[in-house]
Amino acid sequence: MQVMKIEDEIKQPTFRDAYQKAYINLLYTAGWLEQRQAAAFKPFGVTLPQFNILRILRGQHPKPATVNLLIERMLDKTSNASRIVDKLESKALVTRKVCPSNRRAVDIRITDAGLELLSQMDVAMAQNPTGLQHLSEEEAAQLSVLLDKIRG
Amino acid sequence: MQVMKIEDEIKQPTFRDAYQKAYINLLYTAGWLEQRQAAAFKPFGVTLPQFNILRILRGQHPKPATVNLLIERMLDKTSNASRIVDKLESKALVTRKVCPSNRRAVDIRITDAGLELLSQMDVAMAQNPTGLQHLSEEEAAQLSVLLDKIRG
DNA sequence: GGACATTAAATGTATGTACATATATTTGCA
DNA sequence: TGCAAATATATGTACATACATTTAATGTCC
Repeated sequence: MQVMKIEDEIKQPTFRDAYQKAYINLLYTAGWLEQRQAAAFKPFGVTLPQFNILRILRGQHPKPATVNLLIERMLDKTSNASRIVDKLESKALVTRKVCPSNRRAVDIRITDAGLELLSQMDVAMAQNPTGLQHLSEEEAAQLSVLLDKIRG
Repeated sequence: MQVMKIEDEIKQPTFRDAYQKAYINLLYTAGWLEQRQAAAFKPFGVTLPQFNILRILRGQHPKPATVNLLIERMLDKTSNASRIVDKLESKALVTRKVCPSNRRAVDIRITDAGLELLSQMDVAMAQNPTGLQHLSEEEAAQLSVLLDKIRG
């Protein structure tokens, strides 16, 4: 399907100003990207947040991670890492064990099955462009600068 | 709180390339903006999707809207307009009535209470900048161009 | 040592998203 | 007419977010 301009996507013919247009465009485009990524993940039976946690765990491997560490590294700090780990544990992609040195904490580790799944997903994702490839390297860098400014 | 660069926000010191950095930055910034907006809405007892639907209904007022029309104009097409309207109805911000000319459809209208709430929120939002004001008008326009390219 | 705060994680509840399915109404066509 | 397809909305289920509360373990300070 041909991608449409933002005006057409949400049937809003005009915007108040360039700021409003950029704002709506930003939220819309982020949702568009997330939806595409979720679709790419679906055959593998994991959701985007689950995938993100698996990647953090692979980064730590073979060291364990705690829930706290997961939250620190997640894009969305307020999401519920505990329950996402629940789902991964029920699929045997991670293990959960009380940390011996601090029994309040929980050592979470990615399993061999989890590592295997991630490596399959790496291949699939390399073949499934994000949309960013439509930008030049300079444009991508420029985009990051603008985004940093928004939050700054 | 001082806003951090994306590298610090998610404790990832380096990115593979400008594309990966822009991608993560885009998703992160959109979440950041949504969270701020949700926080601004909280005192008014409505969520962001509820607010968006109220605004569409105000745009139609005094004509009714159907669920279909709401979905057409929403940023997120796959969200469940029916249930969001449920919540608004239970707060007496909208009314729902079977459409006389097509009894499959439902006429949804914003109530006086809904209009009043929106006008209060307009004032609050005017005082609560989105973050986009950190950009110049040219930068905002440039951002839209880059975002359109991503989806194109 | 013991009361109290702090920390780490889990749980509860309301809301929303994503997607499949169900229900009711209308349309179209043999 | 009558029956299948299309349309409009609602409902069911799994998952996630947002935020408050709970539970358990550890620190701290007197």
